[in-house]
Order: sequence, then structure tokens, then C-alpha cells
Amino acid sequence: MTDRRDNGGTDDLEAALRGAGLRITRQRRVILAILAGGDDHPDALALFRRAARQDPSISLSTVYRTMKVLEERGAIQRHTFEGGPARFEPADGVHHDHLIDLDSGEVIEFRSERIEKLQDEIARELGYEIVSHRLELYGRRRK
Amino acid sequence: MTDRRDNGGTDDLEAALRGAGLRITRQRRVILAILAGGDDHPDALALFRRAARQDPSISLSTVYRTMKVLEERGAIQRHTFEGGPARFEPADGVHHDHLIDLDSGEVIEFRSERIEKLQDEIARELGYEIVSHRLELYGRRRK
DNA sequence: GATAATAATGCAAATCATTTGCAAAAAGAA
DNA sequence: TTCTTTTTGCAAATGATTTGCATTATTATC
Ligand SMILES: [Mn+2]
Ligand SMILES: [Mn+2]
Ligand SMILES: [Zn+2]
Ligand SMILES: [Zn+2]
Repeated sequence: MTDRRDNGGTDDLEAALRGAGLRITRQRRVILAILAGGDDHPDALALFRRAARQDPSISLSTVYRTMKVLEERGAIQRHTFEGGPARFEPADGVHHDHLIDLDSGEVIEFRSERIEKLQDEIARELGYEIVSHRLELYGRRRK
Repeated sequence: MTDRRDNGGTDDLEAALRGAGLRITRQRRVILAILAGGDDHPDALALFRRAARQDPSISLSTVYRTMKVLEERGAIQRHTFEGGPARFEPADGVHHDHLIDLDSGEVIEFRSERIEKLQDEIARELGYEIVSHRLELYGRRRK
């Protein structure tokens, strides 16, 4: 058994690039590691700053370009919550939706089989087939 | 009984402005009529073009400024569907969500009591109270 | 209706997030 | 290593929306 430690999904992301015949550059490696390692939803600037700590030569353009290819390959999800810039997260696990705490800005993930099913039903009734959807709840802590 | 014809809710929008001590200008009147009259979800540029037909002196800035005050007063809803610019619609009737036809771009409105309720439940379970939400389905016609 | 105080407008310039052209650098195949 | 192709950093361009400012219009008041 080899010494394989949990890399948080970096391999999946790298595979997504390799599979598309794209190259694994030093800067991409750094960005992928950050994406796979974090458990939040950073925007391009946040990714850039974190990446720059490991590789000061990295540019914001590269972050944007990398997000684009990863999204095209379906390796990451792009979210655009009210107001703010686009935010990203690896698209590994199962699908989930988000609840945004209006006071703290915190993003909470949730998943409801029932809602997912209802959405399908609604679309079907309207004669449609869902390709994707976006469900975001904005609220505040209940006291 | 006076000769009151259906103005499609222009009065509501005007009231929203008046009520906030804001002024009813010629350009605002035009914009409000277009908003209240249409049954679609135009973006600022579309509103501007339609308004310009009635009043060529109107500016895009004014459209944006008017949308902002109307939104602040809760008189209109602002939507930002995937990709595109912000789109608007009067916030008269009951709340509804949207299904966007990926092929035609058509925006279909729907309303599901059950989904609305489920969202509340989910938020409650997470210890939150929903202030607003956004549910958008993107799909294609089922053949 | 004229008047004065204040809000709204048009225009151009500014902002913000994101994209793009291009020459230089790096990656991968041979 | 060499060659071909992709990727990068940088600066400039975009697209949507906002803003400063001088001018104009609206509304409360007389
Ligand atoms: Mn998430
Ligand atoms: Mn609608
Ligand atoms: Zn979902
Ligand atoms: Zn809803």
C-alpha cells in the first residue's frame, strides 16, 4: 500500500485538465490545491491572494482563466450570490444548494431531496426538462 | 363610476415613488408605464429603448436610477439570470419563481406553495429565517 | 400662476468584475 | 534537447452599472 494521503480532490481537478489535453502548469497546480483544500466558496481575488502566497508570480488573469477551463470541464461550480462577484468550489461531492447569512456573509450548504424532486415535477408539468438550477436562500439567524 | 381603464399597475409604481417623497418626472412616468404595461422581464437597455420611443430625451442613466429607487421601495423585482444583465419586473402580484428556456431564452413563471414551504422548513432546521430567496430553473423543452 | 428650494436629469467619466491581445515563457511530445 | 503548442503576465479592452456635476424640472408655498 503506497503512502497516499488525502489531497482533498486535487487529483480529480488535475485529471479534469489532463483529460482535456490541457497542461498542468505550476500556477494551475497551486490553484487546484487551494480549491481542493478549502471548504469555502472563494472568489477569484481570494483565490489569487491565497495562490500568491505560494507563488508570487501568479496573476489574477490566470486565476480567471483557470476557473473558466475548470468550469467548462465541469470540475468546479461557479456561483454568483446576490451582489458579489463569482465564487467557486470544486464540483466533487453531491449537488447541494446554499443559504447565505445576510449578517455574517457565511455560506451554508444544504441538500433537500424533496426540493430537488419538486423542481423536476414543476419543470415536467411545464413541459420542460431541467438542465441546471440555482436555489439560494438569504436569511438571518433566528433568535 | 369614473372612466378608469386598466393601466396595468402604473399607479402602484407611481404611488411607490410619491410615498417616498420622490418626484414623478416625465421620464419616470414613461418608464413606469412600460414596466407596468409589459408582461416580460426587460433589462435596462430594453427599457431604455422602449422609453426612448416615447421620449427620445431619456437617458440610460435615468433608467438605471429609476430601477434602483423602485427596487429600494420594493416596487419592482430585480433578477439576474445566468449570464445576462439585470432584468426587471413590477412586484405587484404574488411571488413566483422562474424557469428559463435555454434554447429560446423565454422566461416562464411558476409558483409552488410546496417549494416555498420546504424552503422555510430547511431554513428553520438550520436555525435561520428566510429574508429572500432565488430559485431559477434552466431547462429545455421536453420532446 | 410666480417663486424658491430641492430633487432629478443627461452626459461623460469612473468603477468593478472579467476578458482578451500579444509577446515571452513553459510544458509536453518526440 | 528540440520543436510545437499551450499558457502566462501584463496592459488594455469590455460590459454593465454607477457617479460627479452643471443644468433643468418638479413641487410645495405664496
Ligand atoms: Mn457549496
Ligand atoms: Mn417574473
Ligand atoms: Zn438544488
Ligand atoms: Zn419562490
